[in-house]
Amino acid sequence: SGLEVGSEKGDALEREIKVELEEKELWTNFKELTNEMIVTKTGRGATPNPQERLGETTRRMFPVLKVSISGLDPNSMYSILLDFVAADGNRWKYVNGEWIPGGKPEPQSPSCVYIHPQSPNFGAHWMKAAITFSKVKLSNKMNGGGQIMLNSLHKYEPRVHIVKVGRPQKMISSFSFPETQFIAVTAYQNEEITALKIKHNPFAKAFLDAKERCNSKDVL
Amino acid sequence: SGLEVGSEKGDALEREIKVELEEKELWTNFKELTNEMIVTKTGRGATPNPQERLGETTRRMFPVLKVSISGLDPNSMYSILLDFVAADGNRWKYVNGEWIPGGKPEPQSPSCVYIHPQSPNFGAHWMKAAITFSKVKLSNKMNGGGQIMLNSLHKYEPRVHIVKVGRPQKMISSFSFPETQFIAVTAYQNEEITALKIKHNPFAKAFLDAKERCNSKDVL
DNA sequence: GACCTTCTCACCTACGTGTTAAGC
DNA sequence: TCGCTTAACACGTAGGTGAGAAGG
Repeated sequence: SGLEVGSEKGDALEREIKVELEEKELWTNFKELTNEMIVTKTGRGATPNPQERLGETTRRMFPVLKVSISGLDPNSMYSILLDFVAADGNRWKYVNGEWIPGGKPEPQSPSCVYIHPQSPNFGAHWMKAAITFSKVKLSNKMNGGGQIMLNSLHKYEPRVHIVKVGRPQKMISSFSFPETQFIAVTAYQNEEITALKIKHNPFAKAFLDAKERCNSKDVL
Repeated sequence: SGLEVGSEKGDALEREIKVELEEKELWTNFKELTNEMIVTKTGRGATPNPQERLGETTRRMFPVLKVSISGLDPNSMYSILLDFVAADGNRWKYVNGEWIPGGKPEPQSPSCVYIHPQSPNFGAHWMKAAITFSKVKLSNKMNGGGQIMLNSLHKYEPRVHIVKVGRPQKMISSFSFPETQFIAVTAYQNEEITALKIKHNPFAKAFLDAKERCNSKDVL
Protein backbone atom coordinates (compact mmCIF):
# COMPACT_ATOMS: atom_id res chain seq x y z
CA SER A 1 0.00 0.00 0.00
CA GLY A 2 2.99 2.27 -0.36
CA LEU A 3 1.45 3.77 -3.49
CA GLU A 4 -1.38 5.26 -1.48
CA VAL A 5 -0.74 8.89 -0.59
CA GLY A 6 -2.98 10.62 1.88
CA SER A 7 -6.44 9.45 2.90
CA GLU A 8 -9.90 10.77 3.56
CA LYS A 9 -11.82 10.32 6.74
CA GLY A 10 -13.47 6.94 6.85
CA ASP A 11 -10.62 5.20 5.05
CA ALA A 12 -8.22 3.22 7.10
CA LEU A 13 -4.70 4.56 6.77
CA GLU A 14 -3.20 1.10 6.59
CA ARG A 15 -5.10 -2.07 5.93
CA GLU A 16 -3.61 -5.44 5.32
CA ILE A 17 -5.30 -6.89 2.27
CA LYS A 18 -5.27 -10.67 2.27
CA VAL A 19 -6.14 -12.93 -0.65
CA GLU A 20 -6.51 -16.63 0.08
CA LEU A 21 -6.77 -19.43 -2.48
CA GLU A 22 -9.84 -21.67 -2.17
CA GLU A 23 -9.84 -25.43 -2.83
CA LYS A 24 -6.13 -25.69 -2.12
CA GLU A 25 -6.30 -29.47 -1.73
CA LEU A 26 -7.68 -29.97 -5.24
CA TRP A 27 -5.10 -27.64 -6.74
CA THR A 28 -2.36 -29.47 -4.87
CA ASN A 29 -3.49 -32.79 -6.31
CA PHE A 30 -3.06 -31.36 -9.79
CA LYS A 31 0.20 -29.61 -9.00
CA GLU A 32 1.78 -32.86 -7.77
CA LEU A 33 1.27 -34.36 -11.24
CA THR A 34 2.31 -31.09 -12.97
CA ASN A 35 -0.93 -29.43 -13.96
CA GLU A 36 -1.92 -28.85 -17.59
CA MET A 37 -4.51 -26.48 -19.07
CA ILE A 38 -5.89 -26.78 -22.59
CA VAL A 39 -5.51 -23.76 -24.85
CA THR A 40 -7.34 -23.67 -28.16
CA LYS A 41 -7.39 -21.39 -31.16
CA THR A 42 -10.51 -19.31 -31.85
CA GLY A 43 -11.81 -22.32 -30.11
CA ARG A 44 -15.27 -23.26 -31.11
CA GLY A 45 -16.28 -26.50 -29.48
CA ALA A 46 -19.35 -28.31 -30.71
CA THR A 47 -20.89 -26.54 -33.69
CA PRO A 48 -23.70 -28.60 -35.26
CA ASN A 49 -23.92 -26.19 -38.16
CA PRO A 50 -20.45 -25.00 -39.22
CA GLN A 51 -22.03 -21.97 -40.87
CA GLU A 52 -23.01 -20.53 -37.53
CA ARG A 53 -19.92 -19.35 -35.73
CA LEU A 54 -21.72 -17.92 -32.76
CA GLY A 55 -20.43 -19.45 -29.57
CA GLU A 56 -16.71 -18.80 -29.41
CA THR A 57 -16.13 -21.61 -26.94
CA THR A 58 -12.50 -21.48 -26.00
CA ARG A 59 -11.46 -23.54 -23.02
CA ARG A 60 -11.97 -22.57 -19.42
CA MET A 61 -9.59 -23.39 -16.61
CA PHE A 62 -10.14 -26.45 -14.49
CA PRO A 63 -9.90 -26.32 -11.56
CA VAL A 64 -11.49 -22.88 -11.46
CA LEU A 65 -9.50 -20.21 -9.65
CA LYS A 66 -11.36 -19.07 -6.53
CA VAL A 67 -10.08 -16.67 -3.91
CA SER A 68 -11.43 -15.02 -0.79
CA ILE A 69 -10.38 -11.49 0.00
CA SER A 70 -10.24 -9.58 3.28
CA GLY A 71 -8.93 -6.24 4.43
CA LEU A 72 -10.58 -4.04 1.81
CA ASP A 73 -12.40 -0.85 2.71
CA PRO A 74 -16.05 -1.95 2.46
CA ASN A 75 -17.14 1.40 1.02
CA SER A 76 -14.38 1.89 -1.55
CA MET A 77 -14.62 0.66 -5.10
CA TYR A 78 -12.27 -1.97 -6.49
CA SER A 79 -11.77 -3.95 -9.67
CA ILE A 80 -10.36 -7.47 -9.51
CA LEU A 81 -8.05 -8.57 -12.32
CA LEU A 82 -6.43 -11.85 -13.29
CA ASP A 83 -3.37 -12.40 -15.41
CA PHE A 84 -0.78 -15.13 -15.94
CA VAL A 85 2.90 -14.77 -15.20
CA ALA A 86 5.48 -16.87 -17.02
CA ALA A 87 6.70 -19.09 -14.20
CA ASP A 88 10.13 -19.66 -15.73
CA GLY A 89 12.15 -19.05 -18.88
CA ASN A 90 11.63 -22.53 -20.32
CA ARG A 91 9.70 -24.28 -22.99
CA TRP A 92 8.63 -27.71 -21.71
CA LYS A 93 8.41 -31.17 -23.31
CA TYR A 94 6.63 -34.28 -22.10
CA VAL A 95 9.02 -37.17 -22.68
CA ASN A 96 8.68 -40.68 -21.27
CA GLY A 97 6.04 -39.64 -18.77
CA GLU A 98 7.98 -36.65 -17.53
CA TRP A 99 7.99 -32.91 -18.12
CA ILE A 100 11.49 -31.68 -18.97
CA PRO A 101 12.64 -28.21 -19.97
CA GLY A 102 13.83 -27.96 -23.55
CA GLY A 103 13.76 -25.87 -26.69
CA LYS A 104 13.82 -22.12 -27.03
CA PRO A 105 11.06 -20.34 -25.14
CA GLU A 106 8.81 -17.87 -26.93
CA PRO A 107 9.54 -14.25 -26.07
CA GLN A 108 7.33 -13.76 -23.02
CA SER A 109 5.30 -10.60 -22.96
CA PRO A 110 2.98 -10.38 -19.97
CA SER A 111 -0.40 -11.98 -20.63
CA CYS A 112 -3.50 -9.96 -21.31
CA VAL A 113 -5.58 -9.14 -18.29
CA TYR A 114 -8.96 -10.67 -17.49
CA ILE A 115 -11.23 -8.31 -15.61
CA HIS A 116 -13.56 -10.09 -13.22
CA PRO A 117 -17.05 -9.54 -14.63
CA GLN A 118 -18.38 -8.15 -11.36
CA SER A 119 -15.86 -5.28 -11.55
CA PRO A 120 -15.98 -2.58 -10.46
CA ASN A 121 -17.62 -3.15 -7.10
CA PHE A 122 -17.53 -2.24 -3.43
CA GLY A 123 -15.02 -3.76 -1.07
CA ALA A 124 -17.99 -5.15 0.86
CA HIS A 125 -19.12 -7.04 -2.24
CA TRP A 126 -15.74 -8.64 -2.87
CA MET A 127 -15.37 -9.69 0.76
CA LYS A 128 -18.83 -11.19 1.32
CA ALA A 129 -18.13 -14.39 -0.63
CA ALA A 130 -15.37 -16.20 -2.51
CA ILE A 131 -14.55 -14.72 -5.91
CA THR A 132 -14.72 -17.19 -8.78
CA PHE A 133 -12.95 -16.84 -12.10
CA SER A 134 -14.99 -19.53 -13.82
CA LYS A 135 -15.42 -17.68 -17.09
CA VAL A 136 -11.85 -16.82 -17.99
CA LYS A 137 -10.96 -18.41 -21.33
CA LEU A 138 -7.51 -19.50 -22.42
CA SER A 139 -6.32 -19.30 -26.01
CA ASN A 140 -3.11 -19.77 -27.97
CA LYS A 141 -4.01 -17.17 -30.58
CA MET A 142 -4.74 -13.53 -30.13
CA ASN A 143 -8.18 -12.77 -31.40
CA GLY A 144 -9.65 -9.72 -29.87
CA GLY A 145 -12.22 -11.51 -27.72
CA GLY A 146 -12.07 -11.52 -23.95
CA GLN A 147 -9.70 -14.44 -24.10
CA ILE A 148 -6.25 -14.71 -22.55
CA MET A 149 -3.45 -15.62 -24.94
CA LEU A 150 -0.84 -18.04 -23.58
CA ASN A 151 2.03 -19.84 -25.29
CA SER A 152 1.61 -23.57 -25.46
CA LEU A 153 4.18 -25.63 -23.59
CA HIS A 154 5.10 -22.77 -21.31
CA LYS A 155 4.51 -22.71 -17.57
CA TYR A 156 2.30 -20.06 -15.98
CA GLU A 157 1.25 -18.90 -12.55
CA PRO A 158 -2.11 -17.15 -12.16
CA ARG A 159 -1.97 -13.76 -10.44
CA VAL A 160 -4.78 -11.66 -8.98
CA HIS A 161 -4.69 -7.87 -8.88
CA ILE A 162 -6.82 -5.65 -6.69
CA VAL A 163 -7.18 -2.17 -8.13
CA LYS A 164 -8.76 0.68 -6.20
CA VAL A 165 -10.71 2.77 -8.67
CA GLY A 166 -12.35 6.14 -8.74
CA ARG A 167 -9.50 8.24 -7.53
CA PRO A 168 -6.44 9.71 -9.22
CA GLN A 169 -3.84 7.61 -7.41
CA LYS A 170 -4.64 3.97 -8.13
CA MET A 171 -3.49 1.54 -5.51
CA ILE A 172 -2.74 -1.92 -6.88
CA SER A 173 -2.05 -5.04 -4.82
CA SER A 174 -1.03 -8.30 -6.51
CA PHE A 175 -1.11 -11.89 -5.29
CA SER A 176 -0.09 -15.11 -6.97
CA PHE A 177 -0.59 -18.74 -6.08
CA PRO A 178 2.17 -21.32 -6.68
CA GLU A 179 -0.31 -24.16 -6.15
CA THR A 180 -2.11 -23.11 -9.33
CA GLN A 181 0.87 -23.28 -11.69
CA PHE A 182 0.23 -25.16 -14.92
CA ILE A 183 1.70 -25.83 -18.33
CA ALA A 184 -0.42 -24.64 -21.27
CA VAL A 185 -1.02 -27.48 -23.77
CA THR A 186 -3.06 -28.00 -26.90
CA ALA A 187 -3.76 -31.60 -25.85
CA TYR A 188 -3.24 -33.32 -22.52
CA GLN A 189 0.13 -35.06 -22.22
CA ASN A 190 -0.12 -36.82 -18.85
CA GLU A 191 -3.06 -39.19 -18.75
CA GLU A 192 -3.16 -38.95 -14.94
CA ILE A 193 -4.03 -35.27 -15.40
CA THR A 194 -6.78 -36.25 -17.82
CA ALA A 195 -8.18 -38.74 -15.31
CA LEU A 196 -8.13 -36.16 -12.50
CA LYS A 197 -9.93 -33.61 -14.68
CA ILE A 198 -12.59 -36.14 -15.62
CA LYS A 199 -13.00 -37.13 -11.99
CA HIS A 200 -13.71 -33.61 -10.75
CA ASN A 201 -15.12 -31.57 -13.66
CA PRO A 202 -18.90 -32.02 -14.01
CA PHE A 203 -18.73 -31.11 -17.70
CA ALA A 204 -16.62 -34.20 -18.34
CA LYS A 205 -19.24 -36.47 -16.78
CA ALA A 206 -19.73 -38.34 -20.05
CA PHE A 207 -16.23 -39.81 -19.74
CA LEU A 208 -16.62 -40.59 -16.06
CA ASP A 209 -19.73 -42.60 -16.89
CA ALA A 210 -17.87 -44.42 -19.68
CA LYS A 211 -15.13 -45.39 -17.25
CA GLU A 212 -17.67 -46.65 -14.71
CA ARG A 213 -19.33 -48.78 -17.36
CA CYS A 214 -15.95 -50.36 -18.10
CA ASN A 215 -15.34 -51.02 -14.42
CA SER A 216 -18.69 -52.72 -13.90
CA LYS A 217 -18.04 -54.88 -16.96
CA ASP A 218 -14.81 -56.04 -15.35
CA VAL A 219 -16.76 -57.08 -12.28
CA LEU A 220 -19.31 -59.08 -14.26
CA SER B 1 -31.48 16.28 -11.24
CA GLY B 2 -33.03 18.56 -8.64
CA LEU B 3 -31.84 16.28 -5.87
CA GLU B 4 -28.24 16.97 -6.71
CA VAL B 5 -26.75 19.73 -4.57
CA GLY B 6 -23.40 21.18 -5.49
CA SER B 7 -20.90 19.58 -7.83
CA GLU B 8 -17.20 18.98 -8.10
CA LYS B 9 -15.00 20.02 -10.94
CA GLY B 10 -15.26 17.59 -13.82
CA ASP B 11 -18.95 16.93 -13.22
CA ALA B 12 -21.42 18.65 -15.48
CA LEU B 13 -23.76 20.86 -13.55
CA GLU B 14 -26.77 19.87 -15.58
CA ARG B 15 -26.99 16.91 -17.90
CA GLU B 16 -30.06 15.59 -19.56
CA ILE B 17 -30.15 11.86 -19.00
CA LYS B 18 -32.06 10.05 -21.72
CA VAL B 19 -33.22 6.44 -21.66
CA GLU B 20 -34.55 4.98 -24.87
CA LEU B 21 -36.39 1.68 -25.28
CA GLU B 22 -34.89 -0.76 -27.79
CA GLU B 23 -36.93 -3.05 -30.08
CA LYS B 24 -39.92 -0.77 -29.89
CA GLU B 25 -41.56 -2.40 -32.87
CA LEU B 26 -41.58 -5.85 -31.28
CA TRP B 27 -42.93 -4.47 -28.02
CA THR B 28 -45.64 -2.62 -29.92
CA ASN B 29 -46.73 -5.82 -31.63
CA PHE B 30 -47.26 -7.40 -28.23
CA LYS B 31 -48.89 -4.32 -26.72
CA GLU B 32 -51.49 -4.18 -29.51
CA LEU B 33 -52.71 -7.63 -28.46
CA THR B 34 -52.38 -6.76 -24.73
CA ASN B 35 -49.14 -8.33 -23.63
CA GLU B 36 -48.96 -11.14 -21.07
CA MET B 37 -46.02 -12.39 -18.99
CA ILE B 38 -45.95 -15.75 -17.23
CA VAL B 39 -45.32 -15.72 -13.49
CA THR B 40 -44.61 -18.98 -11.70
CA LYS B 41 -44.16 -20.05 -8.10
CA THR B 42 -40.72 -21.19 -6.95
CA GLY B 43 -40.72 -22.12 -10.53
CA ARG B 44 -38.61 -25.05 -11.41
CA GLY B 45 -38.84 -25.90 -15.07
CA ALA B 46 -37.68 -29.25 -16.37
CA THR B 47 -36.24 -31.39 -13.58
CA PRO B 48 -35.26 -34.85 -14.84
CA ASN B 49 -34.63 -36.03 -11.29
CA PRO B 50 -37.26 -34.61 -8.93
CA GLN B 51 -34.89 -35.17 -6.00
CA GLU B 52 -32.54 -32.49 -7.25
CA ARG B 53 -34.16 -29.11 -6.82
CA LEU B 54 -31.18 -27.14 -7.96
CA GLY B 55 -32.09 -24.81 -10.78
CA GLU B 56 -34.80 -22.48 -9.52
CA THR B 57 -35.99 -21.63 -13.01
CA THR B 58 -38.69 -19.05 -12.69
CA ARG B 59 -39.81 -17.36 -15.88
CA ARG B 60 -37.97 -14.59 -17.67
CA MET B 61 -39.62 -11.77 -19.54
CA PHE B 62 -40.15 -12.02 -23.25
CA PRO B 63 -39.54 -9.74 -25.02
CA VAL B 64 -36.48 -8.82 -22.99
CA LEU B 65 -36.33 -5.23 -21.78
CA LYS B 66 -33.43 -3.40 -23.43
CA VAL B 67 -32.62 0.27 -23.12
CA SER B 68 -29.91 2.61 -24.28
CA ILE B 69 -28.81 5.43 -22.02
CA SER B 70 -27.14 8.75 -22.76
CA GLY B 71 -26.27 11.85 -20.80
CA LEU B 72 -24.47 10.21 -17.89
CA ASP B 73 -21.14 11.47 -16.60
CA PRO B 74 -18.71 8.89 -18.08
CA ASN B 75 -16.51 8.94 -15.00
CA SER B 76 -19.20 8.75 -12.31
CA MET B 77 -20.52 5.49 -10.93
CA TYR B 78 -24.14 4.42 -11.35
CA SER B 79 -26.34 1.45 -10.59
CA ILE B 80 -29.23 0.58 -12.91
CA LEU B 81 -32.41 -0.76 -11.32
CA LEU B 82 -35.64 -2.22 -12.66
CA ASP B 83 -39.00 -2.42 -10.96
CA PHE B 84 -42.63 -2.79 -11.98
CA VAL B 85 -45.32 -0.21 -11.35
CA ALA B 86 -48.97 -1.20 -11.07
CA ALA B 87 -50.35 0.36 -14.25
CA ASP B 88 -53.86 0.77 -12.87
CA GLY B 89 -56.02 -0.17 -9.89
CA ASN B 90 -57.72 -3.09 -11.57
CA ARG B 91 -57.69 -6.85 -11.55
CA TRP B 92 -58.18 -8.13 -15.11
CA LYS B 93 -60.15 -11.03 -16.61
CA TYR B 94 -59.92 -12.58 -20.05
CA VAL B 95 -63.49 -13.14 -21.21
CA ASN B 96 -64.60 -13.98 -24.74
CA GLY B 97 -61.25 -13.06 -26.26
CA GLU B 98 -61.02 -9.76 -24.44
CA TRP B 99 -59.34 -8.40 -21.34
CA ILE B 100 -61.81 -6.62 -19.09
CA PRO B 101 -61.31 -5.07 -15.65
CA GLY B 102 -63.11 -6.86 -12.87
CA GLY B 103 -62.81 -8.15 -9.33
CA LYS B 104 -61.05 -6.58 -6.40
CA PRO B 105 -57.39 -5.77 -6.98
CA GLU B 106 -54.76 -7.00 -4.54
CA PRO B 107 -53.33 -4.28 -2.34
CA GLN B 108 -50.48 -3.01 -4.50
CA SER B 109 -47.20 -2.51 -2.74
CA PRO B 110 -44.41 -1.46 -5.07
CA SER B 111 -42.58 -4.43 -6.57
CA CYS B 112 -39.17 -5.51 -5.39
CA VAL B 113 -36.26 -4.03 -7.26
CA TYR B 114 -34.03 -5.92 -9.67
CA ILE B 115 -30.48 -4.62 -9.72
CA HIS B 116 -28.84 -4.96 -13.11
CA PRO B 117 -26.02 -7.49 -12.60
CA GLN B 118 -23.39 -5.15 -14.07
CA SER B 119 -24.10 -2.63 -11.29
CA PRO B 120 -22.38 -0.60 -10.08
CA ASN B 121 -20.47 0.70 -13.08
CA PHE B 122 -19.15 3.80 -14.79
CA GLY B 123 -21.39 6.04 -16.86
CA ALA B 124 -19.14 5.22 -19.81
CA HIS B 125 -19.94 1.53 -19.40
CA TRP B 126 -23.69 2.02 -19.33
CA MET B 127 -23.60 4.28 -22.39
CA LYS B 128 -21.34 2.21 -24.63
CA ALA B 129 -23.99 -0.38 -25.50
CA ALA B 130 -27.66 -1.19 -24.92
CA ILE B 131 -28.46 -2.48 -21.45
CA THR B 132 -30.28 -5.81 -21.38
CA PHE B 133 -32.43 -7.11 -18.53
CA SER B 134 -32.52 -10.67 -19.83
CA LYS B 135 -32.09 -12.35 -16.46
CA VAL B 136 -34.84 -10.74 -14.43
CA LYS B 137 -37.23 -13.42 -13.17
CA LEU B 138 -40.92 -12.94 -12.45
CA SER B 139 -42.74 -14.80 -9.70
CA ASN B 140 -46.14 -14.80 -8.02
CA LYS B 141 -44.77 -15.86 -4.64
CA MET B 142 -42.21 -14.20 -2.48
CA ASN B 143 -39.32 -16.52 -1.93
CA GLY B 144 -36.18 -14.72 -1.07
CA GLY B 145 -34.38 -15.32 -4.34
CA GLY B 146 -33.55 -12.54 -6.76
CA GLN B 147 -37.03 -12.81 -8.23
CA ILE B 148 -39.60 -10.08 -8.63
CA MET B 149 -42.99 -10.80 -7.09
CA LEU B 150 -46.02 -9.66 -9.11
CA ASN B 151 -49.73 -10.28 -8.63
CA SER B 152 -51.28 -12.43 -11.31
CA LEU B 153 -53.97 -10.76 -13.42
CA HIS B 154 -52.71 -7.30 -12.63
CA LYS B 155 -51.22 -4.91 -15.16
CA TYR B 156 -47.67 -3.62 -14.80
CA GLU B 157 -45.32 -1.15 -16.44
CA PRO B 158 -41.56 -1.74 -16.22
CA ARG B 159 -39.57 1.19 -14.88
CA VAL B 160 -35.81 1.79 -14.97
CA HIS B 161 -33.97 3.74 -12.29
CA ILE B 162 -30.53 5.28 -12.61
CA VAL B 163 -28.87 5.75 -9.25
CA LYS B 164 -25.65 7.68 -8.83
CA VAL B 165 -23.60 5.92 -6.17
CA GLY B 166 -20.56 6.67 -4.10
CA ARG B 167 -21.57 10.01 -2.69
CA PRO B 168 -23.80 11.05 0.17
CA GLN B 169 -26.51 12.71 -1.89
CA LYS B 170 -27.90 10.03 -4.21
CA MET B 171 -29.40 11.28 -7.42
CA ILE B 172 -32.10 9.03 -8.85
CA SER B 173 -33.71 9.34 -12.27
CA SER B 174 -36.61 7.09 -13.29
CA PHE B 175 -38.02 6.20 -16.69
CA SER B 176 -40.90 3.96 -17.68
CA PHE B 177 -42.07 2.61 -21.01
CA PRO B 178 -45.79 2.34 -21.82
CA GLU B 179 -45.01 0.07 -24.79
CA THR B 180 -43.81 -2.59 -22.36
CA GLN B 181 -46.97 -2.83 -20.25
CA PHE B 182 -48.22 -6.37 -19.65
CA ILE B 183 -50.64 -8.37 -17.57
CA ALA B 184 -49.05 -10.98 -15.28
CA VAL B 185 -50.62 -14.42 -15.83
CA THR B 186 -50.01 -17.97 -14.64
CA ALA B 187 -50.95 -19.30 -18.09
CA TYR B 188 -51.40 -17.50 -21.39
CA GLN B 189 -54.96 -16.39 -22.06
CA ASN B 190 -54.77 -14.95 -25.57
CA GLU B 191 -53.50 -17.51 -28.04
CA GLU B 192 -52.30 -14.75 -30.35
CA ILE B 193 -49.87 -13.76 -27.61
CA THR B 194 -48.71 -17.37 -27.37
CA ALA B 195 -48.16 -17.48 -31.13
CA LEU B 196 -46.17 -14.23 -31.09
CA LYS B 197 -43.98 -15.47 -28.24
CA ILE B 198 -43.29 -18.73 -30.07
CA LYS B 199 -42.50 -16.83 -33.24
CA HIS B 200 -39.84 -14.63 -31.67
CA ASN B 201 -38.41 -16.45 -28.65
CA PRO B 202 -35.61 -18.86 -29.62
CA PHE B 203 -36.23 -20.97 -26.50
CA ALA B 204 -39.71 -21.81 -27.83
CA LYS B 205 -38.27 -23.15 -31.10
CA ALA B 206 -39.71 -26.61 -30.45
CA PHE B 207 -43.24 -25.27 -30.88
CA LEU B 208 -42.34 -23.22 -33.92
CA ASP B 209 -41.02 -26.39 -35.57
CA ALA B 210 -44.20 -28.27 -34.65
CA LYS B 211 -46.31 -25.58 -36.24
CA GLU B 212 -44.21 -25.64 -39.41
CA ARG B 213 -44.60 -29.40 -39.66
CA CYS B 214 -48.39 -28.94 -39.50
CA ASN B 215 -48.31 -26.26 -42.18
CA SER B 216 -46.29 -28.38 -44.59
CA LYS B 217 -48.76 -31.22 -44.05
CA ASP B 218 -51.56 -28.89 -45.13
CA VAL B 219 -49.66 -28.13 -48.31
CA LEU B 220 -49.17 -31.79 -49.18
C1' DG C 1 -68.98 -26.06 -13.99
C1' DA C 2 -65.80 -22.05 -14.47
C1' DC C 3 -61.61 -20.01 -13.39
C1' DC C 4 -57.14 -19.97 -12.04
C1' DT C 5 -52.81 -22.27 -10.46
C1' DT C 6 -49.42 -25.91 -10.20
C1' DC C 7 -46.73 -29.65 -11.81
C1' DT C 8 -44.45 -32.66 -15.13
C1' DC C 9 -42.97 -33.16 -19.64
C1' DA C 10 -40.70 -33.15 -24.36
C1' DC C 11 -38.02 -30.22 -26.84
C1' DC C 12 -35.31 -26.67 -27.55
C1' DT C 13 -30.88 -23.14 -26.83
C1' DA C 14 -26.28 -22.64 -25.36
C1' DC C 15 -22.09 -24.34 -24.37
C1' DG C 16 -18.22 -27.03 -21.57
C1' DT C 17 -15.83 -31.87 -21.83
C1' DG C 18 -12.25 -35.26 -23.56
C1' DT C 19 -11.83 -38.24 -27.79
C1' DT C 20 -10.25 -39.19 -32.14
C1' DA C 21 -8.54 -38.63 -36.64
C1' DA C 22 -6.62 -35.63 -39.71
C1' DG C 23 -3.33 -31.92 -40.67
C1' DC C 24 1.30 -29.81 -40.78
C1' DT D 1 8.72 -40.27 -38.32
C1' DC D 2 7.82 -37.51 -34.65
C1' DG D 3 5.84 -33.70 -32.15
C1' DC D 4 2.44 -30.63 -31.87
C1' DT D 5 -2.01 -28.46 -33.42
C1' DT D 6 -6.57 -28.34 -35.39
C1' DA D 7 -11.34 -29.62 -36.34
C1' DA D 8 -15.46 -32.58 -35.99
C1' DC D 9 -17.73 -35.23 -32.75
C1' DA D 10 -20.66 -37.55 -29.04
C1' DC D 11 -22.12 -36.66 -24.70
C1' DG D 12 -22.63 -34.28 -20.83
C1' DT D 13 -24.31 -29.74 -17.79
C1' DA D 14 -27.49 -26.00 -17.24
C1' DG D 15 -31.57 -24.04 -18.01
C1' DG D 16 -35.53 -21.51 -20.85
C1' DT D 17 -40.12 -22.81 -23.72
C1' DG D 18 -45.29 -23.78 -24.10
C1' DA D 19 -48.34 -27.96 -23.75
C1' DG D 20 -51.37 -30.48 -21.20
C1' DA D 21 -53.02 -32.90 -17.24
C1' DA D 22 -54.08 -32.46 -12.54
C1' DG D 23 -55.45 -29.60 -8.54
C1' DG D 24 -58.06 -26.32 -5.92
